[in-house]
Amino acid sequence: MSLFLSSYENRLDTKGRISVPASFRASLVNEKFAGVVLYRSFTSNCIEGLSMARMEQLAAATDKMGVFDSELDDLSAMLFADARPLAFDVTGRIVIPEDLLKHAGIKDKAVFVGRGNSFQIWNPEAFRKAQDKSLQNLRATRPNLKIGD
Amino acid sequence: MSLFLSSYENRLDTKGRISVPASFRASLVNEKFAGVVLYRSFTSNCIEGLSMARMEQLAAATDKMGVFDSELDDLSAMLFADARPLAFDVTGRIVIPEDLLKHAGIKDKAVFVGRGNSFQIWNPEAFRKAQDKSLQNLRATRPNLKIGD
DNA sequence: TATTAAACCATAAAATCCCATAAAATAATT
DNA sequence: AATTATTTTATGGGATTTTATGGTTTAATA
Repeated sequence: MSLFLSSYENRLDTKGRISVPASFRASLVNEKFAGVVLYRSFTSNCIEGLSMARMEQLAAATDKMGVFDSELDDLSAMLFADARPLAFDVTGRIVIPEDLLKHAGIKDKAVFVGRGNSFQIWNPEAFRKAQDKSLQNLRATRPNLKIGD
Repeated sequence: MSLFLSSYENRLDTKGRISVPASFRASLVNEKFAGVVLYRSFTSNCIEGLSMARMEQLAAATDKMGVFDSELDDLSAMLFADARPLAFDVTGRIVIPEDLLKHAGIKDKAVFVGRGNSFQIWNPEAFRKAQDKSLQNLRATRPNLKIGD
């Protein structure tokens, strides 16, 4: 499976539909499930996205932990409960559920952000801010890393 | 067999019927038995659910572990004794037995919660509380898991 | 026969499909 | 390199289907 790269800003229509970038869809071709799996990020105010194949990997991993293990990983439990499988329509659009949009503060525009084996969906503003902050953090921890003069 | 993902809150009607979410039913299509198997969770106040095929997998797995493991024997004995196969009606509904409802504290509404290869049925309130707790546990054990800044 | 359970029918809301078009990207041509 | 043609992509709206839910009738059971 190929990587999710680059960022794309698309708009939601009145029905809440939004096009998944064509290049992202290309990464998902040949999958059994023609769509993506989304869930609320545990760490940021954004939406996480991955392929169903990756989700199945996770299920296989939790299976190994034992079916009767009462402490079945909290993380995977939350993930499965929260994960939304969303199929593409003919033109490659999905409808992002209301609560996910709310979590990410998305209204009428959203940015799809490539993350290699996964991707994220952000409110455009929030994404820019988060990017700036990451850069600042980088500068703070690595003084030799400077942009400009 | 495809995964049980996401959570759906449905209501019980006056006859105790409740719709199994369409997406869950889709995970069960092509099964010999058109329905689900339910039993009382050993660990929480909720109902565990799985497909008949999965039940058969479990039977095979416990077989392999040997009949002389008394602890496992008790566990599987309980499981199989307690398990209720419930067939869908034409519209995809089931009637959850009284004692299961009681165990989960379910009255007129219930949440179907995806768990990958299985699912759970919860009282909506109780589920939200359990989710919150799981998140807290996660945060406690993984301090780097934070939302916001 | 009274009671319970199963099959059947109906419907509003929500999700999905289908067709159309504009914008953008790519390829082809000069 | 510039222009034109062709394809792909993003977006919009109406029509259709699915789904959850309720009620009614028929069959089964005690």
